[in-house]
Amino acid sequence: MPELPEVETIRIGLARLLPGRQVTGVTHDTVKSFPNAAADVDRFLVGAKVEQVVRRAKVLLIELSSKYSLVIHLKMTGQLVFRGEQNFGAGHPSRSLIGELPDKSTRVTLEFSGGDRLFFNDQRKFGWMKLIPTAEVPNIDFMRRLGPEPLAAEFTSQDFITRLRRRPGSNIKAVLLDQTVIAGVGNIYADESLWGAKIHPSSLVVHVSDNKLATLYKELKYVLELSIAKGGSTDKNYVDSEGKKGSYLAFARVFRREGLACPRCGTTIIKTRVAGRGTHLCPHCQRVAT
DNA sequence: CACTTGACCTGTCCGC
DNA sequence: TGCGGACAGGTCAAGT
Repeated sequence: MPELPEVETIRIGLARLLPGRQVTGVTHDTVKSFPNAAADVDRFLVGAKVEQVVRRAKVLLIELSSKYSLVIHLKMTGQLVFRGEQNFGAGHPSRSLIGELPDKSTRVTLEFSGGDRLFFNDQRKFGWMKLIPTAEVPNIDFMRRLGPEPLAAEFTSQDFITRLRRRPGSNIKAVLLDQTVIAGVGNIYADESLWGAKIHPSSLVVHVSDNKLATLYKELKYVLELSIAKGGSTDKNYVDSEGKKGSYLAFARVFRREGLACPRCGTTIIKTRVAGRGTHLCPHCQRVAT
């Protein structure tokens, strides 16, 4: 569920809440949610202080004073929700859309000095959390294979075009979703940016002009930045570090808008299947390139 | 090799 | 109202 803007929204929240706090305890349910917990938790997590919270692609990194980092991937239904004085003061005990925590989808609970807690919830159990030496994080397979950050200042339109052109025979949506090509794009922002650039998601990259790809580069950055400004997209599960929904979907042009009018031409938006994923598009604005 | 499909889980929604 | 099947925003292994 969480793509780049959702993970970035969580990061912004946690970066306000966590640095300086000391971890005093950890509980976790399955080995799967926290595969290497047993080995290192006592030495490198409990007792450590949070230094900073960083995002790379859809991965969140909580860097600790022990020189280890918690590396967290939320996959489809993961949530990281903080409960403590700081976001529940002043007689407003629950602005959160989630109820009491922990609940039945809580996989890991981090406890901080003072009793504040961070909950890693994950209904579908696809997500994971690992404790890894900070210096080694960039070298783990998943991180090493990631493509560039689309919002990085040094990531140019030409870089974008060059990387997409390496996959001429794939449909363009599959390439946008490939994390080794560009990091952080998921289903929502793939559909939204392709609509913005008037490109049909099934178009093979080889059939899409450089001009269109340059437009796609701009549209992709636009939707990612807009979504971060709106606190991300909440369809079902996504909430930020305080348990609050994001509002990007109120601004979406095609995603989850099948049956409604295209905001550009009025044609009815359809939902179909491309690259094995539910795909939303305007059949008038977005024609398959040949 | 490049590319596509199924599996991983749980919950929900839709049609019969 | 009950039940089976399809589907859900991500990623990887296995398949063509």
